[in-house]
Amino acid sequence: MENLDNIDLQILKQLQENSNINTKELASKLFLTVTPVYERIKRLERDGYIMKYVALLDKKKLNLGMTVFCNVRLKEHAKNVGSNFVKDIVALPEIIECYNIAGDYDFMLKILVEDMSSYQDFVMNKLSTIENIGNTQSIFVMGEIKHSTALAI
Amino acid sequence: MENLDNIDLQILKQLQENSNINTKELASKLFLTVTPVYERIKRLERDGYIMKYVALLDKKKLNLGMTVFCNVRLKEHAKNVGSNFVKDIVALPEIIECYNIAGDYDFMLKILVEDMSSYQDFVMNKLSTIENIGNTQSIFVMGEIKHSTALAI
DNA sequence: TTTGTTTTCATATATTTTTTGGTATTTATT
DNA sequence: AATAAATACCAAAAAATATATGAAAACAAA
Repeated sequence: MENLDNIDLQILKQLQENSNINTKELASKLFLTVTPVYERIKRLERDGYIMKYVALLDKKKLNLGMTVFCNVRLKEHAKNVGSNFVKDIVALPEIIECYNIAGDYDFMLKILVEDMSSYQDFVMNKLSTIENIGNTQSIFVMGEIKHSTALAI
Repeated sequence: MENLDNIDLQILKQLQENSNINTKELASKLFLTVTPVYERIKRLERDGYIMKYVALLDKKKLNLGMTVFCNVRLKEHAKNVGSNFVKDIVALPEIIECYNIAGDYDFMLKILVEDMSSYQDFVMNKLSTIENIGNTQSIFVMGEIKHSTALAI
C-alpha cells in the first residue's frame, strides 16, 4: 500500500469500475502515454493488488433472483474439531459467500437461488445434509440497496 | 434465460471466472471460431446478461482487511416514511453492500474498514449521524471461507 | 556535479478486436 | 416438398489495442 502512488490508486479505481477500458483511454485520463500505464497495470497484477478480472452477470436474468443470508451454528461437539464443514460449503454452488463470524452463530452464508421453493430444496436436501450443522437461521433479502465490488481506495 | 443456449452459458461461465480471456482462446475451448464467440459476447452484453467487467482487488493489501456486517433497525416513525436513509447509505464508501432484509432488523450492511478503530470511527462519526437509524448490531467477520462473484449457472 | 535508478515517451511489432462477405443450417411459409 | 427468411457459422481483411524496445527526462544518492 505504501508502495502505491496516486497514479496507481487511480488506475485501480478505474479498473474496479470498468476493467475493459483500454490502456490508451486510461492513459489519457491520467495525462500519460500508454507505456507507463501498461507497465503499472502489469506491476499491480504481479504484486497481487489486482487479483482477477471478472464479468458481473445479472442475477435476475439468470433466474437467481432470490438472495438469502443463512446463519449457521455448528453442533457443540464440532466446534473444536477441524471438521470438513468448510469443504462441504465450498462445494455447494448456491453458496456464493461464507464467513466465519463472531456472535450468536458460527458462520454466515450468502445464498443465491431462483425462488422460495428452490431455497427450501437447498436447505432440506443440501445444507441440512452437511455434518456438524446444528441449527440455522434464514434472513431473506427483500431488496438490494447497494452492491459494489469496488473497494473505497 | 430461455434465450440462452449451452454455448452462451459456457461463455458466461468463463467470463465470470476470467474476463480477460481473449476471444481466440475462448473460441478454441468451445470448438468454434472467433466470430460467433465475439458476436455472442456482444449480444450477451447488449441484452444485459453481462452487466459490467471489473477488476477484483486484494482487500488486505489495500488496508481494508476488516469486514463487518452491521444490522440496522430504523426508528419506528421512519418505517413508512420514504426516508433518505438510502441516499445516505449509498454515499458512504465503506458500505460496500446494503440489503433490505426481513426479520429483526430492517437493513444489513456489509462494511469494509482497515481495523477496529476505523470501524469505531465509522460507526460513531458516520453511521450514527444518519437520520432515522434506531439501533444497530455489529457482526464481525473472523474469516472468509468463500467469496465468489460467479453465479451458479 | 556525477552516477545510477526510475519513470516516461515515441515508435515499432505482435496480437487481438472488430468488420465484412460468403456459406451452411435451421426455421418458417407457401 | 419447395421456397424464402432468418440464424449461426467460417475465413479473411481491416482497425484497434497490447506488448516490446530503445532513448530521453526526472529523480535520488553519492
